[in-house]
Amino acid sequence: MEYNFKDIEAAWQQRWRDDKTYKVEIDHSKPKCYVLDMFPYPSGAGLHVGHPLGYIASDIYSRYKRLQGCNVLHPMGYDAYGLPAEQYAIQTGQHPHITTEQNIARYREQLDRIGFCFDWDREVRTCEPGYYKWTQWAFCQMFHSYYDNDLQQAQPIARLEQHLAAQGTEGLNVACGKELTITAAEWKAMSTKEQQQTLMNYRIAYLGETMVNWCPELGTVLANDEVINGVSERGGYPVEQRMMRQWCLRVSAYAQRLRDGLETIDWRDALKETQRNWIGRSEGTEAQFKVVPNDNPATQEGLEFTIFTTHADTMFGVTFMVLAPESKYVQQVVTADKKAEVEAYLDACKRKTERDRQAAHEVTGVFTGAYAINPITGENIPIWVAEYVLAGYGTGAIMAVPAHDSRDWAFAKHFNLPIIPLIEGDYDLNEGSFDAKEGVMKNSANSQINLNGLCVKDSIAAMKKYVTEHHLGRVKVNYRLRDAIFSRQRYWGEPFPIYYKDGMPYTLPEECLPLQLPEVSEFKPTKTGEPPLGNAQLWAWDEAKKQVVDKALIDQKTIFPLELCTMPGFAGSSAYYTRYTDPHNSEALVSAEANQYWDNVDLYLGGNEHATGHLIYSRFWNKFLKDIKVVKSEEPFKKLINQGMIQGSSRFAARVSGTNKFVSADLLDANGCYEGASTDPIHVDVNFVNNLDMDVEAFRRWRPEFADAEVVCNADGKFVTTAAVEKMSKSKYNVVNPDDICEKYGADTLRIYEMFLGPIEQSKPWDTAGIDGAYRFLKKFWALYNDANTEGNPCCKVNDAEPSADNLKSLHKLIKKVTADVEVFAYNTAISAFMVAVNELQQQKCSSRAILEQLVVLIAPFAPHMAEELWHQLGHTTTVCDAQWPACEEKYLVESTIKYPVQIGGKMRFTIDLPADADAEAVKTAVLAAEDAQRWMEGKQMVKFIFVPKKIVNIVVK
RNA sequence: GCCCUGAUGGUGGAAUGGUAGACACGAGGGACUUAAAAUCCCUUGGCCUUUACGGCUGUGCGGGUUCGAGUCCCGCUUGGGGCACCA
Repeated sequence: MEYNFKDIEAAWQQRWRDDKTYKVEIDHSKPKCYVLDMFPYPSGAGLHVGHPLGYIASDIYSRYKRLQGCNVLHPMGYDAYGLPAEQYAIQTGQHPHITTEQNIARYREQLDRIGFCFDWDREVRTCEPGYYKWTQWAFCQMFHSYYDNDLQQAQPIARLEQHLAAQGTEGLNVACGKELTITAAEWKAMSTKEQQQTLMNYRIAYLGETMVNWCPELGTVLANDEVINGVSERGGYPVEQRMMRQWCLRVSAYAQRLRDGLETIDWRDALKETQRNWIGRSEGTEAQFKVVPNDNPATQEGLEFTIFTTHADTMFGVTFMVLAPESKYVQQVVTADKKAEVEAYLDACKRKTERDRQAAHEVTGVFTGAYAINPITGENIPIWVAEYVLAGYGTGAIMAVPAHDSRDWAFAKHFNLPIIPLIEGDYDLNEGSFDAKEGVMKNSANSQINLNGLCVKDSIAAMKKYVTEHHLGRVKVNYRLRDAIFSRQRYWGEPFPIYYKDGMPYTLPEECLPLQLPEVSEFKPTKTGEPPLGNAQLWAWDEAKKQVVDKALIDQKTIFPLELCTMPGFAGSSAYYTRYTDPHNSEALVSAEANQYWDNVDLYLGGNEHATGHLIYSRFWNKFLKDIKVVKSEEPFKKLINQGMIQGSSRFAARVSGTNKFVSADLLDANGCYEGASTDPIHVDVNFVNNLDMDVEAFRRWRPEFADAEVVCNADGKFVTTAAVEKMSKSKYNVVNPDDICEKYGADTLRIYEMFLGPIEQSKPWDTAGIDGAYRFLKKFWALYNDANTEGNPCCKVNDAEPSADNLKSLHKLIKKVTADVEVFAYNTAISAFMVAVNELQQQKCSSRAILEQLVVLIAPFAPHMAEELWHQLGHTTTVCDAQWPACEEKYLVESTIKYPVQIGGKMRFTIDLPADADAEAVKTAVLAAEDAQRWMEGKQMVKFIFVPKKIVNIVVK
């Protein structure tokens, strides 16, 4: 029987669906294993061959773990909310719900063809009310929580209210927007609204007036990770900075835990490093600088401001101070005669977009006319305003040490400010600063403290101690990680379960969730600039009846407006992994029982592009869920693998410039010219190019303008194209659709080939040409069991013959290699081992059931359809998924003789055959014989030999 | 600028410090076939001599450690990624 992959794959996919072969339930008799893929955003373009790479890898692992006796949870779902569906809706008027449904259906069809072992009963979609109920629920929990720095944990906001009522802010160590000082009496005297405003300073989900990335083109704000080089990640539109009142998540409160958690998880170091960079912990000192009183009234009251520095050791070298343009201190220190000049500068800064500010690294700034006192030297130093100091980091004010900081140096040079060297060494301060991380201090002593002669590290410590003891400042840790901006002025996202009473937000009662996304007449923002939900008529909250009502009724006493923004993309994707463990639970995000059993993700696979977005938010969200005792683990993803990108391999046909004449590439000269005329490379669709040879007829059919093109082929009648590796994309005509591959070669071949391409983490170009090797392998594999000429005689080549020693050796060698490789996701080398083993067994004419049955189990994770079919042909009624992964028995691997290569004098080599159980003594004896031979041949003397177990005996000649 | 990563044939890629190039593609040659497809066999890093189961050279470049380095150390060149007026 021939290997008819089409029938086999269709039949088994049907059978798996009918029997729910991959449905899993809690089973305490088996160890659990949770294998997860990052769920896709179902775009209109469908899947290309790059998308399934990670899914195939995780599928192999899932199947392998199941064969090893684990209860494997391997779910799939859709990240269905997002901008593209909404942009499409604005352009076409099609409801995003409809396009999303269509895209999901298409994705599902494509995924099903590849034969994944997903438990589809657990599918989640972020846009479904039953799912986003829990996204909203989590948001409410965050709203009603604050972060206690002493406990390092989120706590119910009621506990904070008690504390404020009992002792005000005294003894409070919590994450907050501003450090407030309130007495218990003051708290009690506040109105409800004032109390609510105060609490907003502490909530984990809070409404904050912050500097945001505003993208006018998209009409929404964006999170930091959605902005790349000053333009939006989606669409590449310009982004500007704006003060806006927005929902934020206090991710920064978790900065230290997010950083510490990295130590406990099995991720690539590079990825952990990326997250550490993003979190950006820096340990330093906050120090107060007093302002010298001038004609500004604020300075009369002994005004001082705080700066942050990681180099407290350089305080002797501070020759000026710099404030960020947005700093509130600017207005307080500026002198009357400088006011106009400073105002003009602030104005100019405001007008610049974030992009301009990032791009132009020119030195700008203006003197405020004010002076501060260096607390160490007691000297008066000028206070400047400059945009190189960022308002959002530290305190928005710095002490400038031009000798040892390149930015301060550039500023000092530009404005002619003094530069004092503090570190011994041979450097020229006219050339640039000396940004030393080590060295010995000089010029750093007064009657109170002497740093001279100390190294940088010690002097930082000494200065910290001095500053703390003299109440000049305190030791402080700063993080680059900012709070996540959580509002989007868009339609296609989760609505906030929030209504506004007296201008303050309140959450909907828990039993009223989900708050469903309303229908709108228009997906665009309203004319008054409100987000699209402003177009919804049924969008007000009746507090008494606890239901959504018409917004025309808002004047009534119990009816209030609902929030008009929706949540960002990462809201729905932050806790989906835990929802999969209990997807149909309407009482809770996840039951204690399900979380207890399934716990966190053992293996998570996905692209690298989520390193600073999803993977930070998700970890944050999980930590919060742990704090409120919904999940038990601190980290959501124990092991993570980033699959590499599959790049496209584009093909180009040379076209004579300005004509419709195409010339085979091998006819061009070195300059790419044909008969003296220059040519241009034109992208052609890779799907009708075999290796480099283009199918000219298909090319003509491809696009009407090429139907009559003049095509010049080479002497063999072939048209040769050129190739280049590029990103796989429609516009480059290098997209390969997995459906086409399944059609032509089958899903098993696609799976094998994708894994055979190379290490899973590496990016590599897709070239369909190589797929023949994978296809041939499967045909050979099939032929071990089936004779192509014997129709309707399943597994005719398999019998009950005793396996030979060679058979056993080939099989067990394979078991050992494949098991080891799958454990470390080295699927490419595992498949190579299969190819070798199949060739060996074929040569051995192996027909022993004992061997071939185990071989089927081994291939099952890689080529599940074929494995099922062969397993069935071998007479099994159960699915191969429930077979047992074979164990390697070392006894079959023992060689009867071992070849010991012996290298003498660097070049001369001998091979010594020895019994497998030869010990070091036997080897030495053999080596002595080799020495004799060598002496006889060259008359040189042996002086030394080394015995390396198992491998090689090396002899040195002197 | 700082921090990660990688660099091996025509191509994708193998090699616990131990015979570099497994496995596969492509290419060349051959067998079978009326022919094609399919299948099978041989050759295939480069360069010399081909009398050989021969010699030389070879893992981005330059040093070093070692009996022995693609692998470890130091210094470069270069591709990819992250962070970036973060004090």
